[in-house]
Amino acid sequence: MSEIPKAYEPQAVEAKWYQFWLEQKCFVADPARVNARRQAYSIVIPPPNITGILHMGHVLNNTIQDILARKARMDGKEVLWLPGTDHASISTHSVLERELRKRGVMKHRTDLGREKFLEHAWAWKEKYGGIIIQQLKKLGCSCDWTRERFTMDPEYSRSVQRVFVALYKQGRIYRGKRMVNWDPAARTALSDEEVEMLETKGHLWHLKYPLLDEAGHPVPDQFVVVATTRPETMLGDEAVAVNPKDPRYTTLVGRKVLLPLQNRPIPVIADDFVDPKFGTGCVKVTPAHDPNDYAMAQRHGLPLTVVIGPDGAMTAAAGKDFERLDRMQAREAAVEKLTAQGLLLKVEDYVHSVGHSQRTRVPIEPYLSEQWFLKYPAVDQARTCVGLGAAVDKSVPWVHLPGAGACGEDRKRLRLAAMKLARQEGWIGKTFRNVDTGWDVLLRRKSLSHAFNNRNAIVIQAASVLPELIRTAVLWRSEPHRPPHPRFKQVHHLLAGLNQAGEYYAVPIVVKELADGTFLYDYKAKRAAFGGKPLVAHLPEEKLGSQPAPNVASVSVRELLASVKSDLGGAIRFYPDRWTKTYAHWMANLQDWCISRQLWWGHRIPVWYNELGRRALDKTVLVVRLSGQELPGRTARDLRRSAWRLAETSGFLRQRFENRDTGWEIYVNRRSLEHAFANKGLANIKLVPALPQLLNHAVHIATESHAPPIPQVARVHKFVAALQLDAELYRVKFTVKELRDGRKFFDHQAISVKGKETDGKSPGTHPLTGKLVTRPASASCYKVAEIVGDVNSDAAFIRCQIDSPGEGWIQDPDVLDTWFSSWLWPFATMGWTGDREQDAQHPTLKAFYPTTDLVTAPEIIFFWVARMIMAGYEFMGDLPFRNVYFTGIIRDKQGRKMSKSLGNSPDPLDLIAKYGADAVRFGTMRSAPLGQDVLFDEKDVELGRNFCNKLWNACRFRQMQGGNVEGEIDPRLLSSDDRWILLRLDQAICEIDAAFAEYRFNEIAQTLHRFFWSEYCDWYVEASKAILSGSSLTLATSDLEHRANTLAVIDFILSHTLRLFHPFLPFITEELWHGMGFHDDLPADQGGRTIMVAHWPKPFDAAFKEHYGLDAAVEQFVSAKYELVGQGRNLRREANIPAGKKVRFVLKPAGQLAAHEVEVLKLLLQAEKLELDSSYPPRKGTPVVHSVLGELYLPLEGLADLGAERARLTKELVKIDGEIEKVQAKLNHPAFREKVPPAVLAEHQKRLTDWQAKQTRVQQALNALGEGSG
RNA sequence: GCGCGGUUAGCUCAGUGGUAGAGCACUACCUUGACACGGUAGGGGUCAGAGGUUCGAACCCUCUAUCGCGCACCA
Repeated sequence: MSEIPKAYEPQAVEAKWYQFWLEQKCFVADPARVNARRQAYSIVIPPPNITGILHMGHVLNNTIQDILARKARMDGKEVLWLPGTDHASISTHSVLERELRKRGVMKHRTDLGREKFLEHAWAWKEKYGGIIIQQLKKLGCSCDWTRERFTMDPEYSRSVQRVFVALYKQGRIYRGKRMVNWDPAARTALSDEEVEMLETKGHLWHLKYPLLDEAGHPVPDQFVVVATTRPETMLGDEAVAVNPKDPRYTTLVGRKVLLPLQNRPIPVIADDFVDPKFGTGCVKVTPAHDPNDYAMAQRHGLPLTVVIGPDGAMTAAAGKDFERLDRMQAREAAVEKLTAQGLLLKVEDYVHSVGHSQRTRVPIEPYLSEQWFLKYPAVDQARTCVGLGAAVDKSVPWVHLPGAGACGEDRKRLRLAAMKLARQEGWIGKTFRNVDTGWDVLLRRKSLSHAFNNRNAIVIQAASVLPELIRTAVLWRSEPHRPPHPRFKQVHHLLAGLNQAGEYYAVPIVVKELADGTFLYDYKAKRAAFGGKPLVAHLPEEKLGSQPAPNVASVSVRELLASVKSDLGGAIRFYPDRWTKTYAHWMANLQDWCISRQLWWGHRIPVWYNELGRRALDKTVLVVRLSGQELPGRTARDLRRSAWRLAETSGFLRQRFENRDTGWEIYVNRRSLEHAFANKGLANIKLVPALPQLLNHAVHIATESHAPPIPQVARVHKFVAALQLDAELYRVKFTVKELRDGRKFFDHQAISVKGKETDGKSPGTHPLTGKLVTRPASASCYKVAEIVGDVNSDAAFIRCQIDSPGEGWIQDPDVLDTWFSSWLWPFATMGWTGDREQDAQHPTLKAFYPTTDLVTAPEIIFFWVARMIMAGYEFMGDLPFRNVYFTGIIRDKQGRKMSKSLGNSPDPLDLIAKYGADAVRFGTMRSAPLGQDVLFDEKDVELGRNFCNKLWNACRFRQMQGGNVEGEIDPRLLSSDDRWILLRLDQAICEIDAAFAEYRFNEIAQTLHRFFWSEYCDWYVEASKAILSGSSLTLATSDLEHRANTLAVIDFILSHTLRLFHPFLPFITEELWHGMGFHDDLPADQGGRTIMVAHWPKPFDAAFKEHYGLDAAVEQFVSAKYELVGQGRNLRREANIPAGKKVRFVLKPAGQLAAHEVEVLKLLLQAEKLELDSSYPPRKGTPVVHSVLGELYLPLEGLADLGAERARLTKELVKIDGEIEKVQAKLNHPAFREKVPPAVLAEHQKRLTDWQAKQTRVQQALNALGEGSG
């Protein structure tokens, strides 16, 4: 098969196999194939932006995902790797708007209007949005492309909106006027997470504000000096603040200063916020343009003057001189004018952090605007499910255990003794309240006996302090309990510390929460130690004392956990786990999430406003005053009856009243009255006398189409009126039902009026008392807006629902933060409907949710990971993934972040074209250790290419040998080299499995590299040439048998190697798998069709090793052989023998040596001849090396160079002496022999003997050379 | 200010108590029938510094230096 090219050419191979995999539907996940024996494995791609193109970060991230997915398939799992893209509101806006401006289509998006703009956006998305997906295919990603999703797919969008509506209904979403982070370039609000603080060199301007006297005239030469970094904001100043405790300024408080440029008097106020030590201790207060100033303004009732508009330009309020200036120009202008007026005291250089928009890079403007906010759901679950939870910073007291001795070694007897103790003390069946959680934890016989099944006598000793342990244990994690124990709702992990005579134990207590609310416990004690050493060594003296006092010492949970962490994993684990801290920190300091963006591309907020209602808000309603007339009756029923009577006698019933606002005639009938009175609130009854008037004066605020099931009703109209009873003001809401015949019946409800939300946080209850006079004139009027109060709660004006409520309703113009769609990614991509029962039956969700792994960057722990966890718990009732792997950041050789602007990011597609996808994958993975940033170097890819080439040629070599493919291996014919390489393979498989379990991909890559290159190619293949093509090869049957057997071993190794390599190098392994014919005899679904689903190699079991004679002796022998070869080659080099020259070696063997071994040695030594001679008399000065297998001489022709040989031996001797000295020093240490583990001691002794033997031999050789120069 | 990570060969980095490692680069030799995208041999390290724990420390603890990252504050 010599047609195989000499070097691997990836391009054609990659295209061919990717096409093949797609055609054969190898990436398609089928939930129907998932069952008890075939587990599901799932992973959702972190959806790349549609604006993005593939960069090295994607390569790293997606290669890892592909490796995980391919490995899982080979493990026999049903794999779903779900791909897709993210619509990326702000990015898309910025890219698209730039392009449209460049093309001259528009100046600002408002020129186009929303609809036109979105047309452009969709067109752009269709054209460019799929680029990155195509690029991932080039990388070999095995995503199920049939399930590709986009966050703005109709189905996905509906999920986003469904979630919004659900959270809105829970009261978690609210609208509020707040100081938000405003991006003046994109003209939108941003969440706190999207703001990047950048150190900025600026100035601190000290401004002089003239002090005014009582009459409002400036006092000559008296100023208040304030310092600011943003002089342009002074135009919106409303006060100067000082600290109330600052003695310098107490006399100033309450006086006024003149705001320069605006020539407006503003007050001096006192507020604790002011730090007297900073600057002059006086602060200018700009309520509309600084979050802290805004808070102060709220406290002091200051007005808000907006001087900077949403586009970053000054408003009219800034004054004629500044209006329309950009904020930076305004700064210069203000400074200039102040300087001219002599009001600028000084300017200092000042370095401070300024918030910048992550997307547009412009400085953030604090801006007062109305936005939507979300109070995060499922926070508690999200907080406790990851890693160690928040409890790690707590401390637990040491519970002191008196030296209650163990009752012998027998575990059963110990258990009985402990049970007896527990019974005697009356603990069994008793509950103990945990101080940390307040729970009552129940002590049961069964849990006690379970605990004692664990090894460790301390558990039994701890029985005597059980109640205390349970009481003082700290909760550090809760996780949902899974089947098969449906009785258990939740599992909690608690941790306590135990001290017995200076020994410290961590006691993890597992508490199971039952559905009925009881808590049962189980526990196990483990010696608390660090790095194998007792904790006692690490605790400060005062915590211990020689006889520790009970319960005084305490230790942090973190310290205790260090010793038990490995036992107890969180429901979600982070790799590397240090990110759990970052996560916990953020979860502990959650701020409500600003989810609205003033953009068009994205999910429009599913909130509808009633246009008529909004217009009606500006109308005024007459307050109808109700005399204090009481209706007779005490119970609601009595009252209702008398109300009807009154209505009847007053002639209201069946009467029509003309409404002044609409001109309609509204009927009062008995029925509607009855319904109204069924509402709680005496006001309903009391207002009956005022009813005609209310109906006349009510203002129409909303019309909506009526939904079935009352076919006679065509529409529903909402009216509002105001009613005053004594000093209480009521809002009266009328629902007017318009029948199809045109008649209108009413229904009504009165609610006492509360104020609007004022503090921006919780809608408070602020009765409008100030506005009501004690005896108001009956003609007093209020704006509808005022009496309607909190709009959020009033369904008359605002609706939260996915589809339009009907004509007259207009949708909120804002879109949602892109992350508000991304946080649903793990389930919204799988067909989520929001209906629990339906979702539970959905095949995809059922089989693949929760997902197994998530691979992402640590920068988006807050943006994405944490939010996905909360959404998962909230909407699926379960976590979204079990493991999160955080990649490092890819940097360039200089350590700089790769970025477009620096131009230091190589285009991965160029690399793939140049080196092949496998090379890019392997090179990247080899240089990307867990949790560290990656300094990318093209050399890494070159290494990958070289490696592929090596693999290619090794297989090529095998093919050139011919023979049967994958013949039977006969253990009787195995050479020592065969056995050795099988052992090395086993070792490699074990190492790789262990590394996979910990997501240490660079270690896997290194192991693969070492095994294949350094062990298989460098040693085994070379050695096997003795049989395959050695000079002694004859056509004798035995030789041919050996040859076939060697080929069988090679095939065995290669077929395993290809499978081990497949997740990293999918293309070349598939090509070789077929090229070598390894697929031939396999069933289609086990590697017959594709290596993708070939079985993942397993470590050899004992029977296999015994059958093939794989033991430590072989390993030692072959190691010694190769060491001898190394030494022999070194002799050649020292003697300056050219590499290509064949020489004669003589071996004085130490024992029996098979002819085959001699042949191998000869080959590896590049020897013309290797003579075996046990009585070889070397000429004086003949270079020699000594090994376990014997002495190897390199007889030289002509005069031996005695000096060179002496120098060589002396050098070796020095090295040996050094080693001996080191080992001996250790062994001579008196404590060493006593304390060291026996295995280590033996190992050291052997090392010493070996070196000493070597020393003797080298010394002898040196002596044989004689003294002096020769 | 708080927290996290790093400091190991010329470069990039592995290594988590028991003989200091890899790749690249370097030096010398070798185009040998798998592979020059290769082979063989070699040089090169007080594991940032100091102290401590230990029989034993690159590894655990404390401190220092230094670089990087994140959070908070910033008038």
